[in-house]
Amino acid sequence: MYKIGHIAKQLNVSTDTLRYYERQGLLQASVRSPAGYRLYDDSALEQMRFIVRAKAVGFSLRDIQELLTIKIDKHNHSCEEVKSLTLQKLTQTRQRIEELLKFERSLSVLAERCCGGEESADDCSILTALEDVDGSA
Amino acid sequence: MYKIGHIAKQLNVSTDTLRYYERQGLLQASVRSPAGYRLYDDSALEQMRFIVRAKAVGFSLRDIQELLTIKIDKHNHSCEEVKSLTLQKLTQTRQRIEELLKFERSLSVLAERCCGGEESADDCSILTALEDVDGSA
DNA sequence: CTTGACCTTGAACTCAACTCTAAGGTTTAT
DNA sequence: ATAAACCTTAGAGTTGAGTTCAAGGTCAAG
Repeated sequence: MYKIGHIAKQLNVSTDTLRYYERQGLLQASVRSPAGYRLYDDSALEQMRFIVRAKAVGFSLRDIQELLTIKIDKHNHSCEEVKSLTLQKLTQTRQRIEELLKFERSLSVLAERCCGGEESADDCSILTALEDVDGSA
Repeated sequence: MYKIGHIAKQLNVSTDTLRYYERQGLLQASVRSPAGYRLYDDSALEQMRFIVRAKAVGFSLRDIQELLTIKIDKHNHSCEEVKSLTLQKLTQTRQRIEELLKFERSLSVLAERCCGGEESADDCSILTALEDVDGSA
């Protein structure tokens, strides 16, 4: 049985994060010591690893809650549910990427056109582009 | 002179947003009517357009504050400052895109490998991948 | 027996960019 | 004259994922 600090070090998260996940219903300590310390067993450690990995591929804590619900009772859930969550997250991620790519393109056009010199910003092409109705950037 | 609702409709933002921007120091109403209504002139409208355009290329409100500080006193600021802000935002944007692309790749691998069928999730490849230490996704 | 490293709690705070609420005053149209 | 459509304020709430704080209890080493 491991204390919270041990788990935290193993998985490179803070003890605060572990307590926060507990409040969010993601990971309960297996038992408490007589003094009230959280004690985690190997299966709790494994569950925390699952959470960390799910976060690493972009799932939110809310998504992870759903994944855990399924994982804990796999037999009564379908593969389809899991795939659906994954595809939904994939779609969201792609949408966000698209948005950021638009930002990226605009910003790089703005940056390219700007001399970036020490002279005053009176004729700065970036400011001009943001002022003009003709937003050709 | 325009009332807040007029500006809001013109620029497709809420009146709450305009009041919020005022609190943030981004856009002051030009004057107040006898009844205390905010009244904006064309230059305020132009400034709000600037803010909206800057947001549309990915600048945060904080960034925009800096841009406005420069814009309002161009003569005492250099082109370099503006370009620096832009490049910094570009770098941030690219980093975030990289991160999301990693998510995207992981998620699409997970989704591809999963049958997504109606059968139970007992052997779901997505769950298995997130459980296994061998995170080959 | 005390020092330092650990652990406990609840509650408040952070960031960003709004959004909403309550309780009221003003303007415009009919 | 009255209803609809505006406008005002201060302040609280939202989302997500934590972090920080205060005040205290516990455990191992020297």
